[in-house]
Amino acid sequence: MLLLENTRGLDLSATLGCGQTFLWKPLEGGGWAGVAAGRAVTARMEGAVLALEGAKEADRPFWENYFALDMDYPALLARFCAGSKRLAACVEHRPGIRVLRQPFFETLCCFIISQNNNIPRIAAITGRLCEGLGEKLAEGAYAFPTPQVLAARQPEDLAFLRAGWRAEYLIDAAQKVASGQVSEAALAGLCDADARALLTTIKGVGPKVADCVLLYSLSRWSVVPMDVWMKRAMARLFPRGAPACCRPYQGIAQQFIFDYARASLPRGKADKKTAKERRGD
DNA sequence: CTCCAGGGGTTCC
DNA sequence: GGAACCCATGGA
Repeated sequence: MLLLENTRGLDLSATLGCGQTFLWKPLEGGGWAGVAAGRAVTARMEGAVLALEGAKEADRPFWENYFALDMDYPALLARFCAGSKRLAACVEHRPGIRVLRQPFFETLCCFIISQNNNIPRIAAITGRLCEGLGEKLAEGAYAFPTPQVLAARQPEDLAFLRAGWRAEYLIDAAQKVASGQVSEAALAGLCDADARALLTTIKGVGPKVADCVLLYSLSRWSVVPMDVWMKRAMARLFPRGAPACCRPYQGIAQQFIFDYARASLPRGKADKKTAKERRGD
């Protein structure tokens, strides 16, 4: 049992259930079972402490990074709120949502699978992917397959996924990652536009999937319009419609992102797309 | 039976 | 460049 105490207001269920990850399952009686980078754990909050059952002490830095516990979210959210009263109401409603730092390849594949798809089926497909090609970690717990394993498959080998046309996209992603053509390290050294361009060389990765990977894996806040994650997070948390205080998110998000991008990129001019999206749509 | 769900590729103009 | 259409699944 690994105890992470400095959680800074983390809302575990909102964070794991908002749709930024598809590799955690809620357990009856509370808690979540999940896998990341070959580590299978059960997570639950014990008061303000994040308890990870099955995690090794040596993996403390890994999980602290995964849950972004080093981020000063209260300060970040305060900055969000300073930009908009309406946004502040939304942040107040779910202040504990955190953007995870998920392993790169897993995140890439999950969001390829997510295209034109719905969350329950995304989770079902990723579950079959892990169980079918991933290393068995414990009873009922399987690691995400490695790029090498996935890269060696043919589309027809992945029929068991029932992922449709996405199977060939997964293989292309695996091959490009396995060959080093696309890597987290390379992305980290690129500006937002170039990182997007590199990711979209993968078949089945367009601007949306690329943005999701850059945010949910690499925590590249600057590259993603806020609504990409918050709008969906809200939709996930409130399937029948967000409370009134949350609705402005959809309208204000783009404005906010533009402001945030400008504030957080001193030398950098928010890119054209962000500005354009803010105006249009 | 039809619609569509957290896109993107291809093929037109 | 943008619009139309296709892609496989499975749930509503």
